[in-house]
Amino acid sequence: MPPGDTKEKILDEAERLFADHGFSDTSLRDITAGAGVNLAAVNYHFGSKEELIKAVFERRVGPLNRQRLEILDRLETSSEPPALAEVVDAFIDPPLRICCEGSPIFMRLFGQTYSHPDANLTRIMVEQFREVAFRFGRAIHRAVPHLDEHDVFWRLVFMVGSMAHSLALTEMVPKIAGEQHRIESVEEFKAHLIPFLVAGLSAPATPRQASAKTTDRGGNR
Amino acid sequence: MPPGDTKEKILDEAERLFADHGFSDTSLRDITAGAGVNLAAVNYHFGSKEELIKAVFERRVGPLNRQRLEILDRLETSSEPPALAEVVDAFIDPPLRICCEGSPIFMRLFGQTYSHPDANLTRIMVEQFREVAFRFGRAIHRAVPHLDEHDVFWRLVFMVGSMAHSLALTEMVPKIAGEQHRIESVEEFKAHLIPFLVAGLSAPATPRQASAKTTDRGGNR
DNA sequence: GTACGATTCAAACAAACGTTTGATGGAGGC
DNA sequence: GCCTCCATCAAACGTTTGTTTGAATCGTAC
Repeated sequence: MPPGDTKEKILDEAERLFADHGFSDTSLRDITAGAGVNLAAVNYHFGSKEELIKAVFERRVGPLNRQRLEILDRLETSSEPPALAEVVDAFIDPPLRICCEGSPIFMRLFGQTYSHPDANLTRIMVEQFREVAFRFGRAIHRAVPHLDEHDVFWRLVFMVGSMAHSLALTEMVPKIAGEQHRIESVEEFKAHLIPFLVAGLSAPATPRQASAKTTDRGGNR
Repeated sequence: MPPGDTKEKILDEAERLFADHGFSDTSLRDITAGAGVNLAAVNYHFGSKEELIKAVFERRVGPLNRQRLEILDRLETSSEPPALAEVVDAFIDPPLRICCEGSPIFMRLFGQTYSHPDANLTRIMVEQFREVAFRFGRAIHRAVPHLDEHDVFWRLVFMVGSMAHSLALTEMVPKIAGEQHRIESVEEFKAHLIPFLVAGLSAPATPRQASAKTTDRGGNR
């Protein structure tokens, strides 16, 4: 057996099972049995289950964000400022390709990470995304200068949400909505998502008075 | 102790802990200890942990979707067809009020449900949302008639994603992005979200050649 | 061939889990 | 009084969990 092979097999199987069943509902026995390795191999190679979770996470999110930033770099050196659609594409293309062409369960793994209580994992996640959020926030702001920073921040959140949610659902769609809504390729996905995001991001700015605090004209309660 | 009190206390504490730690990382001992009731009370009142999860879920999602449909009913009897912004508001206002005024962790509970492997819970969730998805899909289609059904479906998914994701994050935002982006009221939230969604939903239709990949379902209309 | 560090293995560990049990307490009908 | 139904309780059940252990095995340099 080649060296390093056991670690990779564990990571692969763990990623699959974590995405399908969640971190806590996946036992090390499930993982090691599926990977065809010994139970103790996880603690030998990774130290603990929590460290394995981090390793599974970092193996994907690091290259993903690096790729996003590379594309954005190229964009910003060739045209200044880049068009909004290009910035959006730079943001959503890398994860879309991972999901549609590589591991379709990748985004469900993210969903698990969000709801995971471990503070360490949350911290890692925030750190991993800090630069991406900053760089893309600035790029979007330049492409849509009529917004203020507050607007840009929240629209970035909205964009992440619609992308992550729809990616996490793509696998389930045929089951819950029928075959006619299945999406087959990255290009088809982008053809739907990009017009939505570009239009949403470049919508008129938030009305000023609503930005102010405690506007309680809801009349509820 | 008033009758029915124990059940409510269990549901309240379970909702809180489920949202914070996930279903599997919350033990019945945590729940019953936090609620101040006996461990066996859960199995006595609900039958099993899985049934408790369903009960926690259904207590919220039933009234929520009923409220959405009531608002949409009123809209469709007063003006035909309702404006897009009104339809969007009818969809996002009920969950926003629950999150901002009632239990802020409500949306994280949804996130947990998505990633839960149990097929029964998924089925319940799909059934609970079927009518809402159908009715709101039709209302949006009438307000934005230049889209086809395929477009409407996916934009509905995008809308749900941006709403759910941003709501699930609102609590964390001050920690990861600083106080300046905190949102205080439902109206402030809507002032950001509605313009984004209305613009995104009414964006130009998906280009034909990208949409008609494998299924050519009558591209003209 | 021998020695040695790195890896794999079967076995066992204590802890935590969901669930079940049988006893206990109290309220209402007869 | 007595009985019944419903709810609560402490205790225990059998599993499953992550982790540890110590021996066995592999690859490689001497």
